[in-house]
Amino acid sequence: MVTIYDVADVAGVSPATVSRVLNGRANVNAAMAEKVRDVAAKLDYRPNAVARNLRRASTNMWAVLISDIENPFFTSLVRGIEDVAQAAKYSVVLCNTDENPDKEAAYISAIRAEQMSGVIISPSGWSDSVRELHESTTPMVVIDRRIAGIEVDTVLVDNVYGAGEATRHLVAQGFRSIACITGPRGIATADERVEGYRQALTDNGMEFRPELLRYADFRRAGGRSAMRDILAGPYPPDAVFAANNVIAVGVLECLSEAGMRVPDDIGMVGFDEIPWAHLVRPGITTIAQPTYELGRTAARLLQSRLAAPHRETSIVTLPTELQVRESSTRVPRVAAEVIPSP
Amino acid sequence: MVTIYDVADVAGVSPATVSRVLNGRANVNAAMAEKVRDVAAKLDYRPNAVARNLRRASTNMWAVLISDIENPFFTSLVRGIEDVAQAAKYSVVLCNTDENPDKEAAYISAIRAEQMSGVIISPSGWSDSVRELHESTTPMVVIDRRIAGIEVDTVLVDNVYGAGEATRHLVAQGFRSIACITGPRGIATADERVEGYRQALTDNGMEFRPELLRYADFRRAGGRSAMRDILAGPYPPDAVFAANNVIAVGVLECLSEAGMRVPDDIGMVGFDEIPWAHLVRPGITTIAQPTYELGRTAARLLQSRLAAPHRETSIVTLPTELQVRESSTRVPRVAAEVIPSP
DNA sequence: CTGTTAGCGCATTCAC
DNA sequence: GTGAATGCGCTAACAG
Repeated sequence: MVTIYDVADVAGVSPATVSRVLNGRANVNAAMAEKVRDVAAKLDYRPNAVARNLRRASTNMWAVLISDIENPFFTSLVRGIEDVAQAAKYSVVLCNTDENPDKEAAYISAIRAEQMSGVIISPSGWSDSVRELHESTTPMVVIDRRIAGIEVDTVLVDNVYGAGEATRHLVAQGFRSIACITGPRGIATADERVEGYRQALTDNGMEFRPELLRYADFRRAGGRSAMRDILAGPYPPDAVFAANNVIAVGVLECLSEAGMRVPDDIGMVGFDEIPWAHLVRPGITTIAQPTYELGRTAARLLQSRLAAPHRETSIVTLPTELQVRESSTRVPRVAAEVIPSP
Repeated sequence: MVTIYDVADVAGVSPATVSRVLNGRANVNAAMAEKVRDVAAKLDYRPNAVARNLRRASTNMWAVLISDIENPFFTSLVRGIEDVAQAAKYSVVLCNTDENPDKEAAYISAIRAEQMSGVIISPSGWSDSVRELHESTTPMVVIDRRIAGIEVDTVLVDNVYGAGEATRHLVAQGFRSIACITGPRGIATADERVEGYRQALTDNGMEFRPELLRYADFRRAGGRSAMRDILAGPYPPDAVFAANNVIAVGVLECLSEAGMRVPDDIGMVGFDEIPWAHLVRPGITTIAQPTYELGRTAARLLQSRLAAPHRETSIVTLPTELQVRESSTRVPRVAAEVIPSP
């Protein structure tokens, strides 16, 4: 391995000078700098980041902890993070926690041990390891999932509002028995979306029926069996709000198996965009999140935190957008025809 | 920061002993070991991986370089890698190269600088940085994309066979003017799939028409415009083979815009499974790859390479599987009815 | 079985 | 503006 000492020897300077040249620190005689760079190139010198990290007690890596690498929501978000990171000369390493607190803890431990300079995390919950990470000196930004009562930079969407919008839309379309399938109790996104659903129901003078609500996991199979469960229950729904894109897919699977047509037999709205939502007949109505922007915002928050470790924490909430497609539109077409607009 | 020296002081032993205890090396007096572990826990000692890495000149991280984090093919593959890595006590860091050689080079440079202990890569091409990585001491496994003429552990599927199978299936279904849209020239998967398509055509006595072949990129928009291009061309196709799942989506978008029905107006087969292929009407016929197994296999290859740096390189080819759905099935139903099976 | 010592490669003092 | 010296935290020789 070629070290700065080798370069220094060949270039006839001191290791310190090589270091200075290669890091653009301080002023170095131009000719000397040139020479050093030449020699470094000639010897194919490669800085040893591990040694640099040890000396500097920090790295130039950001860790991004996401709970499901197969969910397009997260992958799009990562793009946003990457673009900011790259511009700021950081490498992004991705860690897939799979919604598994043990995996999450293992990664957090590795991240701290490797002294990564910042973390963007979609936490599986307020676990010990997340708390310790927060209490450590590693700058951290929480994304997608609010952690109640903790002072930490956070980027969110307004889940309550978005879920309410979904529900109100279904009500406006004439659906009267609206089911809701959400994620695990305790995960903020899951709970908040239920809250929005509930509020919208009561605001519209409709009854909230616990029989029409299911806490699944954020997985396909979970959404599917929850839907089956509801269909087998005492109150047949005429519409369903799926609180996450993966759940929405599970719901669709179930409906397809049950031979139910959307939206004729049952209406549906999903939360989170689905990349192929527009390719399907019927197209799937969703509450779209600005995923790329969420990523960019989180990355910028991390960047500013690194620059000013003691600035106040900030919580950014980005807007969702209702994307109306066919899965939720059951307008009384006949009525529309007999009463033409002016 | 708590170091082994602090632990050693409090426990009344030498730093070396602390290191030995914490690493399970050599035999240490049981009582002493107990004491050391107690003190370490009490002081909340956290090993500094950077220092360890420097000393050991290696880390316990594997890097996985994929070209498109938004492609479900890669994300599923990553799962397979992770499961093996975790069992072997390695952390997996994911790097998204976005099919961009510069990003790829930057990540490779970081990986070498950080002395990661192994790399699994789906290379964007035979670039300098990939070559240098291969020539370096960092163990490396190539996945998904063959690098011709290079001795390197590789995990592939049989693209020629799979593409042939797709094409033969379309021929068997009565399609006679089969287009093909593939990825960039020079990317092995793109080229090999064209080769399989071509062979299958000529094997069936059908003419290969360059006008029905397009090299797009592995992106949605690319597939879409390539399809538009073909439709506008002199030979109207009655079927299309999309050499990648993302291209397949682009093709579907184009067909949807053009108001063409699948498979009545045009048949279609994709390469790579599409997570929602079965949810769509018509379901999309695909050449499915064993993505999870590809990941597992690559990870095991890396593991064995780490254990035996000088063993011969091995190239593993996994089988694809034709998943027949509706997008490609245009059987003459009437004929089937008048000639009932015995 | 345990402690002392040295050095991984680098960036940063502190002299000059 | 440059060089010599030091130590980041750890592990692996080596010595005892």
